[in-house]
Amino acid sequence: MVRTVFEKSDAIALVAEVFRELGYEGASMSEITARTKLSKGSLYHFFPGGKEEMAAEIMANIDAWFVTEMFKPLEEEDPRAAIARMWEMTDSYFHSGRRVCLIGAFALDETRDHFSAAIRDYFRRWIEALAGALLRAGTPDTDAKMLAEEAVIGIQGALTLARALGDEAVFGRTLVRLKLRLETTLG
Amino acid sequence: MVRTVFEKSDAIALVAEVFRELGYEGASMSEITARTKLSKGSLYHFFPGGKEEMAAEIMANIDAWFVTEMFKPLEEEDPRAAIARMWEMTDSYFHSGRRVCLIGAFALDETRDHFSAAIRDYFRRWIEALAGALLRAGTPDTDAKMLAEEAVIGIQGALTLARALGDEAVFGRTLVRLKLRLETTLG
DNA sequence: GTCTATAGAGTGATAGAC
DNA sequence: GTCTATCACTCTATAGAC
Repeated sequence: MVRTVFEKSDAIALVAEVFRELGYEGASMSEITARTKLSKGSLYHFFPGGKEEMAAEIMANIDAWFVTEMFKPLEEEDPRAAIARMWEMTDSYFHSGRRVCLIGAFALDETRDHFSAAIRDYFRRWIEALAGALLRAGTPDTDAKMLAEEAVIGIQGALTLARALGDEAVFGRTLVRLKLRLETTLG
Repeated sequence: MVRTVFEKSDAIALVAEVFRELGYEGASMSEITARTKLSKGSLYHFFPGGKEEMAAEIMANIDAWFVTEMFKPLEEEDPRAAIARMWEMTDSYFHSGRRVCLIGAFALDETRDHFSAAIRDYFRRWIEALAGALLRAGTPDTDAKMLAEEAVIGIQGALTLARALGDEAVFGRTLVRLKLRLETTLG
């Protein structure tokens, strides 16, 4: 018997990718075991609450990553540098449009009902962190919130359209366009 | 036994709403029968191919609606009037942000693999029809395609964010913003 | 009676939980 | 692996239109 030892953090990352590809309902336990090579025993050891706990932990993990890598820098560091970094991280995190936003996908169907608070908080914090950075960088008060919302909407819409058209280039050029739009308000 | 008579068009509309709320995988046949009040007998009478045929017919039905109500007017009628009408239809079709885009939601998970051609054609035609109308209305050639893509991206992103935040107002103000942006290029 | 559309129990397969 | 619930789907009986 070949036995592979996994860390819980590996399990979270592996299962997350399955949810991203198949959606919450579409990801059956057998597909998860098949694609991750994790046994049912391992999965229920890491996630005693089953599928729902997996999704909750994955979302918390994604949220923590965004908080550390994007939201806190936007809130606390040099705003222009943090905003520039946000665009780079967004492009690499979503694999230039090849990877969907799990939290955005969960927001669209009834999965939302199980995780509504986490979904809402993630998007709210992204918009507020970006709006705050824009303000500190000199964007007029009236525009900052609107521009931040527009940026997050654009990212989500571009991910949807890139998948729908099977054309990841949509994502890259949308990021460029959104980035330029923010920069024009910084003067 | 109480027997209710349905039309197939009613069945399509009722089942579509269940898919919109639960997603393709999330919509089990028992949920579909419970929510639509259509018996399995009726459903398999209308859709001998089961769930997959339901989804295919629903998407064809949505596509036909958009072609008649939005794409053909954009392609053939007065471009400014057709564009104005597009914004009104978009707002009413998506119930001012309370209703998600079924085709956009299908694009995000593995459901896409079953219906990729229909999904791609729907979005491609929307963008091309809008870009054509913008061109005829005086938008510079270089901008028209990009602006049309931006509009469709904005609509999809706003639907996602409105659901995620539980705040439908996001959708309305995004439509206003997108509409104004197109209008500035018309001179 | 004939025929079509509907109701809903019943089927084997497979889900998620453990 | 084992368990039960639920899955997509089938099938028989029959209601109602003619």
